Amino acid sequence: MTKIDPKKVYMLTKKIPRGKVTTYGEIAKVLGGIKYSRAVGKILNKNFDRHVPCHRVVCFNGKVGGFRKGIQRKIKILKKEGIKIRNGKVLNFDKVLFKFSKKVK
DNA sequence: CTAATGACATTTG
DNA sequence: ACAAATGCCATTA
Repeated sequence: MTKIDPKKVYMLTKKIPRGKVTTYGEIAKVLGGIKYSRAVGKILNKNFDRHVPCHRVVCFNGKVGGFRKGIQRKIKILKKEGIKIRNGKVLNFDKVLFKFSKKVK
């Protein structure tokens, strides 16, 4: 099975420190390929758990992307975390962007 | 099983 | 810089 494990997605997402965000692409890369970005988003959308800070996951472009509960909700939380958002885009994206260790396998 | 859709990413115009 | 088109994976109808 070349499928990615939702568990892994949750694990990585949970590892995101407060005040930081990550992108689907990073997660996908860690999972095995940048192309998994879509799959990751889908998994989160279908299984998004409250224990997982899915609101800390945004697009590679710095855009918030989307949120099941409502994009505004996500933005509000992120702003509270210390992340500044303008017009649905994250400011200082490079500063708040958290990267995982691609190793491993 | 096939077709369509989606919380993305990248390239080109 | 923005818009449109293309590629990829997983899930649902």
